[in-house]
Amino acid sequence: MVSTKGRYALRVMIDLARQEPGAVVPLEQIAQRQGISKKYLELILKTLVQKGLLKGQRGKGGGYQLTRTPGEYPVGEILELTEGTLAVVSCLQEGSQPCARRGFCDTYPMWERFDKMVREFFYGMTLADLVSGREAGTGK
Amino acid sequence: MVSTKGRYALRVMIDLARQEPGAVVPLEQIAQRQGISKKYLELILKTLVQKGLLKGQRGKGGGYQLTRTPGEYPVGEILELTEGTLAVVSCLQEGSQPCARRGFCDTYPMWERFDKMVREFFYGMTLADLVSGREAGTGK
DNA sequence: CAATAAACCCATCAAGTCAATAGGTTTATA
DNA sequence: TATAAACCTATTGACTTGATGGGTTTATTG
Repeated sequence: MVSTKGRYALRVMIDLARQEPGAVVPLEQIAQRQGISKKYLELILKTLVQKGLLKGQRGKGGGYQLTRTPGEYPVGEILELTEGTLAVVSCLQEGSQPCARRGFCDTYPMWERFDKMVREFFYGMTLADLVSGREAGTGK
Repeated sequence: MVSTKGRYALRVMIDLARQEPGAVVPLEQIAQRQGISKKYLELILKTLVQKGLLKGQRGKGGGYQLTRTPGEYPVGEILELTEGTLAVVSCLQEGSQPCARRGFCDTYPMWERFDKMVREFFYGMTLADLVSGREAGTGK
């Protein structure tokens, strides 16, 4: 289950992508538009800034700014950074020590296939696809 | 992230599917073969019995038994019953009250498509596919 | 230079979930 | 009647989630 952190992050990024290119938007505005607590959003944006997805401008007149064009943000990246991982089972997580039963595990191949499918889904779609309302892969 | 409950349940079902058809297997055996605590497994099997996926035979010589042939157990059903839900976001959960922003939510269509994909993946595969080592949908 | 508006930083909290354990009761078999 | 099994209820510790509070630093502007 994707938590609010990832979902909110995605909504914020879409919100920013919808502004004029290069716009610097204060947290307060985003929080109001999205109906999310300012304080909670702060934590989420902090992560996005630290990972380089956003740039934070301090001081009066400051705010947050995209560092790339919307088309250059795969949805998967946003979710993965804010959720910590996109893996569905712990044995498929990045730094996990390999499970002892991997060699003969009846379910591992299934999880592997599923993981691949999930990644392809979320990395095959960018912010631009969500902003414009188009759905990636449907050809609409 | 799929919890141990769902993963263990799947492994138990596969374990049972691998026995002779109609076999009645005591919990102890399954726990040993799978390397899972007997007590914890008990809780999981309880759910599976209550939902009708397994039949529990009490008393000496008793144990657990499949109620259908392996090919009649969609993997999705096993996961959904033990995990509580297969939904990736709360607004797609069965009994959830509809989200206020659904009508204009930028991400809803994406989650909906994802949800469909996940369901098709797990309901398009049965225990039989996992027991035999075949992978559903790959034609192997 | 002072007021202001903004990001940034750190700690804390309540509620819930996860994974597991413990101890006992009932039921069927031999 | 002994035994082996499922069944039942409660509890626990660790962790996560979703959020709040209070204060600091930085840049702008009148």
